[in-house]
Amino acid sequence: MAGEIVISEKPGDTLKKWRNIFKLSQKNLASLLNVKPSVVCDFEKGRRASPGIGTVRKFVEAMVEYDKAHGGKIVSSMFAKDNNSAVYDIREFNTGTPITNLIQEIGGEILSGNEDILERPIYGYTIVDSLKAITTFNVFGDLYGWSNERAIFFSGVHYGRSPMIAIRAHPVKPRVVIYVKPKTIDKLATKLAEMERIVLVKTEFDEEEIVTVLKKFN
Amino acid sequence: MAGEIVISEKPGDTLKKWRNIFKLSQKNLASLLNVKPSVVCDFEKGRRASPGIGTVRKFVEAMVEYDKAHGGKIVSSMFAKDNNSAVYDIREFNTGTPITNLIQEIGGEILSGNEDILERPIYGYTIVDSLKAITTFNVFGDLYGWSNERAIFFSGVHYGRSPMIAIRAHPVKPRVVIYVKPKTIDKLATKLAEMERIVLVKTEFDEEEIVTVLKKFN
DNA sequence: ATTATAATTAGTATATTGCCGAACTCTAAT
DNA sequence: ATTAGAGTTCGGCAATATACTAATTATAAT
Repeated sequence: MAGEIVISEKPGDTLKKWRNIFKLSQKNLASLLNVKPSVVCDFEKGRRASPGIGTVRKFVEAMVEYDKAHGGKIVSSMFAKDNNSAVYDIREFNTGTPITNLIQEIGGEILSGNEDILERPIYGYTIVDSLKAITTFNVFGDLYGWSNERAIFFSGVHYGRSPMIAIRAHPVKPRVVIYVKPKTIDKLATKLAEMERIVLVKTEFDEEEIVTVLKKFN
Repeated sequence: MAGEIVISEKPGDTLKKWRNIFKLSQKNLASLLNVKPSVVCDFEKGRRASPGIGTVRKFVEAMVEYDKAHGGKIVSSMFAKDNNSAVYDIREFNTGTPITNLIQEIGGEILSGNEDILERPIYGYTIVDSLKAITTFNVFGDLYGWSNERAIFFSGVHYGRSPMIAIRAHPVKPRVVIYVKPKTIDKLATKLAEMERIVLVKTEFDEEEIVTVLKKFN
């Protein structure tokens, strides 16, 4: 979202596009931003051709916040295919936890990943149902604001190609990818993991067990 | 890259990080940008807390261009496994060409896409070998700078899932996706296309033929 | 210890942003 | 035909970004 705005040669158009997606009038959005509607218009129409990144942030934040306050319909509408989210669990750690510790805790088997990366700390994890995630929305949570210092669990994995391909295409990458009870694992998946220098792990624990054992990390 | 800079609470640090990745000194970068080194420093050190998106773009462009001029080492270093590119052909049109015209020219069959989008103009196309693209490079060319007003041809498609998933994960999307001689087409692919409001097309022309017939567009 | 290169800091001119208010246009609905 | 809501345009003004020069500090390398 934020990135898209910067990149587009007409940031105003992109801004407008997003405002429409969030079903906000210029007036609405303006009031969220505590500015007058004409300001919003000026940006959308390109009178302010090169808004500061602070402004872009404000716009994006305002829309996402607004949506969140109204039940997060937009952000999660497509996210929640069948009314229940693709995200099974999501948590942040307060202190960095070395990757190895996490792997050990979930009885994980390393499929790809150098020794040296394994000691790096991560600061959270997300468990997503791969297919749901893909069919619903911007695969990785908050379109905007993503820490790559985290682990992503994919459940409902068949061959493990699609999740890695999504990661490959995504500009921001996680440190660790964990497949939950995968059927088999495609060679391409491990190859991609190597290329991205991502630690790829598989575990036979199910989502519930994972959440339980990871409780000890803070 | 651009997105990351906007999002980070210290854009200067991120800018610096990328400059280092591209192995440029402030002086070097400054000269690429036709400014004095102190300017670069001011941004990196945060004297300019909220640079305009134009500035961000310039920085990113300069670095990518520079890299490209030097063989694209950085941009492709981790990617280029098999020295030969996944991009079969890439071209820009000078005038916008309606999507329908292009589809007609390549004898394409529309799998997904509303009537109303079909008249929209596009300004170029890229033909990529899907598997190679994924295994060799950031699927969609320049990490940054991507026009969505273009068509992407994917050859070597099996079910058509992976390319659409990559597109889904990517922040910037093309208007048209064309599968070149696909084996079959997964339902998920059309579903994703619909969700992204992308025109999905298949053609039985091969790469060579496509390039030939598209010559007439300018 | 000395030189060279890289990076930072500060002072300053100019351009642009970011915001306002008020007038204006455009639909759509009464 | 009139009203209301949404969107646009624009002059103006303060705050800030963008750029320069010149001086200063760091870092590395002989």
